[in-house]
Amino acid sequence: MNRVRFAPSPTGFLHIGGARTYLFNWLFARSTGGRVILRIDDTDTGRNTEESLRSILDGLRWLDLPWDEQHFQSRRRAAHVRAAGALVAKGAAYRDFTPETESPADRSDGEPWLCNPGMRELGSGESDRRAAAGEPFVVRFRVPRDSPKGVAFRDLVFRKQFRKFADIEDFALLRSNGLPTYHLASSVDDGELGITHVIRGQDHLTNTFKHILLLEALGFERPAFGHLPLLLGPDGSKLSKRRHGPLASVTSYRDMGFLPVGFVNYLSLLGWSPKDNRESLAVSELVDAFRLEQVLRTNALVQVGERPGDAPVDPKAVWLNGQHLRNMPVDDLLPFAEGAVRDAGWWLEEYGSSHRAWFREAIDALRSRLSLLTDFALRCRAYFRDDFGMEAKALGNLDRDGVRPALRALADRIAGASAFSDASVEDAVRSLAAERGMKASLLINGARAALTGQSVGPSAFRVFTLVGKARAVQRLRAV
RNA sequence: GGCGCUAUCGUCUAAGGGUUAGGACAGGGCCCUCUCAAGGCUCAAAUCGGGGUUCGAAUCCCCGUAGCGCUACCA
Repeated sequence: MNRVRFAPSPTGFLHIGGARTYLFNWLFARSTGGRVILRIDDTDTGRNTEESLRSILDGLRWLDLPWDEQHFQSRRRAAHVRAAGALVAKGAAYRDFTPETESPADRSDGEPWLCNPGMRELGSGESDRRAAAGEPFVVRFRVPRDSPKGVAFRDLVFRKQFRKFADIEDFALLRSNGLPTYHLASSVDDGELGITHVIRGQDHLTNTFKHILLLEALGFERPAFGHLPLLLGPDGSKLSKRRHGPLASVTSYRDMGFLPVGFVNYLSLLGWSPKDNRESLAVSELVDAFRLEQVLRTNALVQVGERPGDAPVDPKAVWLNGQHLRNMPVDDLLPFAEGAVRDAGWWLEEYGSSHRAWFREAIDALRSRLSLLTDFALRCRAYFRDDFGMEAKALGNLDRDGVRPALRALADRIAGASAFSDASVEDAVRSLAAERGMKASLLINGARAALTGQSVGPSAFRVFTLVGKARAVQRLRAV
């Protein structure tokens, strides 16, 4: 069975590039019947924070793509140190006593740094003696650089890869403080956790040669590797919080009102496509269509809407979210809509009980012109509250000749009628308009303005029944 | 500097030897219509440059150029 892992380090918030890596791992696992392992790579004790761990977990949970196992790398430290010791014992790694201050290899000109002179060749006797004497050292992997050969592998995305041993430096396994480096910890864990497919960002493509060397020296079977193209900001530089702010953070998409499925759909289309022109896809459709081999090799730019009033994100992401918001089964949307209405402070307990049918109907009617969950709070106040303002354009509709008196007359008719439905309201409005020699649209738009304070919204007749008879009559009389 | 990866409309992408180079977002226009959306139709918009190979190249090869990655006792 395939086993994939997502291995974030808790040194910052969950990045959308990380979220996409997680998504592609998840899709690969789900489409091949594999398991998803979440491994928190917290070996850099100096930079780890509790807050960023929480942010990563929050973000991942929000995506609603559950993982099957969870591990903390820091708790596996003993295994990492043991592995380094074993490599030293068999000569595959060696101690490097070069002081840290002398290490910065000057690479700005001339030859690339490969190893510190003399340290590879230190006899084990001298090495053991200096270590026993307490001299600090780092453990490095001994790359077989005397061989003219190299490491080759077939990347699932980037195809054939090859690197000469002579171009791989003797990378560190253990730091002088005794803690494992990323390369060591990650490879030991990938091996011991039985990871079969390592799917990660392209920034690790050249690290893979080191990992293969390590994995094989450790006696593990080599997993398959697949590297994903990177996500770049609108300016073409690697997406980062510093440069791109909320655009790069998963939780800001959540806070902006994205549905998990809308956001996931957007991410899925960055560097991959189903090849059949479909864009709006449910998670199950993504699982069916996903093929790791058809992931692109080109980096993708994440756009930002530039027009004033736009959400500060890729307009396509907003559009895609709107597709899901409008087209998903209403009942699936309801929990999210409830959240949005609660956030706006308009939630009443009866929406969950006696008025549940009404709530469902209102959300269904309202959602067709919304794109983000936060649009409920922005544009639907009059459906939930009586204290709404009157927009200028709506006021203009009320101020047209004869509209206010006609609306007050309409209030009486509706109050006096026994029927109250979209159709009966439409009859009342149209016949009143005809009697008064007015264009029906004048009355219709006036009624919408009176009932909602807005010039835009659902069909005016629908608005009546959503607002309810008593409130509708009251709002019409108040004009 | 060294090693490597990549290159189609503004953006996300389809087409891996033969297509009027397709779709989507964003932009323009039209239709629908009680408004705004949605939806439908439509316009504008691309194969980085130069050499090859071939009857034929966006597609294969080479050279440039550009972008990105790696080159840490960070992950």
